[in-house]
Amino acid sequence: MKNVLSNQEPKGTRDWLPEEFIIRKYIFDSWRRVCLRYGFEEYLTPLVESADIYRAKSGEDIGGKELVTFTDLGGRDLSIRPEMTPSVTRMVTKIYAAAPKPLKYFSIANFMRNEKPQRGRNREFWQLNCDIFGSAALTSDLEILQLALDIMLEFDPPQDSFSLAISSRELIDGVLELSGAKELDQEKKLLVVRTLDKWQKLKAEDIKIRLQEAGLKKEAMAVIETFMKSQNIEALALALPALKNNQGLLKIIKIMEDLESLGYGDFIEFNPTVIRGFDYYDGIIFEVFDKNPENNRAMFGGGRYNGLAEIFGVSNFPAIGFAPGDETTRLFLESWGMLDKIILEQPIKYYLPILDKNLTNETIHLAKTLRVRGLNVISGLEEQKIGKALDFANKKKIAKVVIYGTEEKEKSIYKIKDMDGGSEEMFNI
RNA sequence: GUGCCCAUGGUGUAGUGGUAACACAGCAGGUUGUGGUCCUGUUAUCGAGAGUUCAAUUCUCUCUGGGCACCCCA
Repeated sequence: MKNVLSNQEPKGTRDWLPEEFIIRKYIFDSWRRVCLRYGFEEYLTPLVESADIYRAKSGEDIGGKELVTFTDLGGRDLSIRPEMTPSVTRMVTKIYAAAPKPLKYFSIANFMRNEKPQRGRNREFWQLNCDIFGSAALTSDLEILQLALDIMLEFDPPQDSFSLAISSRELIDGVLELSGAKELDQEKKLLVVRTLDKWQKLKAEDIKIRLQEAGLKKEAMAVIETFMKSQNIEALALALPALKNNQGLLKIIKIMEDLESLGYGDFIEFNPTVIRGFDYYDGIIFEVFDKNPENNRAMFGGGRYNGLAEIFGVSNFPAIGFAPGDETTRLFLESWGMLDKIILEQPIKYYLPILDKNLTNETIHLAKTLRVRGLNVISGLEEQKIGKALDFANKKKIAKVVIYGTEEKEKSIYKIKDMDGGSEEMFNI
């Protein structure tokens, strides 16, 4: 035994054995059901794209060292997609001009990022991507938020298990302007935003130091602090009256009112600490949080990004979307004990063993007959004593066993045994 | 890129400076047509390499692999 190959999956990827696949399918099916209910249309793009479309705007890491790239036969740099947004934007630019607006699109696809795997994060992962293109109206922001909420509610989660936190880049820009950060160069401004992003993780002292390093003056920091500490949108409007006509602020107020009137009031909150790393967001931004102490984390987020299409040389168009991942969703379901019911939702299966070698042919034909009637029939492949057959069905959690042996053949019948109750029914062949 | 933890049959674990125990799963049988219980048998060069030692699975080092946190991302 030399040079044996490893049977382990490549780092950061995973096999999907049937048991795990059931969970994944349940998540995907739920996602798809809700999207279709909203009239979103499903699409898919290639697994690989020109590496440049990620290098352009996906950020230093995702578009850089985390990119999985190779060279094709023509010497072109290709990458396995690390996210969907550039791909779907590329696709939409081809049809945008002539397409009836708005476009409501979704996809469920896999991605790769060359990261260090850890809890809730793999190198290969799957995401649902939902986007609306071609409408800058606030109703599209509302619909996207509503869709995100309904996707969570489709899993029938317990009370108070998650929340959707809303903020706005327009509002944050207003705050930065108030604090004089607008005049900072791009790099310094980014540093300010990054610092805000860490608001809850860093100590107050460190935050002050960082903001100072970015070039903010003392009185400016007071504005930022007031903003970051505001408990709700009304309090913010009172504390910083200069913002009262800020478009971001007004939009958040309107959207939250609308969501409340639609019955989502319990799940939503204004949260100034929601920033999100991407530069291309320029309107509403939001994050969905798992509130379980065991798994207290941002599950996914999204927002409005109206400025991405220009990398393909066309004029920009309005866009807003979000993307939940398979692993974060699974952790959410797991943390609230919601995985058990998935097993129960499986369709009924029948096991049809070959009880006598001489009946092999007849058994195969019986399986065909039952399948034609729409039953899910698992065929035995080798002669099996009845005891073994029942044992097998037990261990595989197969609900029904079809019994067809010499006795049954003589009477031209077969029996279906229910493995839970043990009851048997007879049927004529 | 930084830090911490871990590595024993298929899986989950125990254990010891003198080559390993238990549970579960698998297969075969006890049981030539009615299961989930029970019983028996069977399944490991203790991640790799080097060092210390009469002797290393056990101690030390290196490597490899895995996990977690940070960074980043969501």
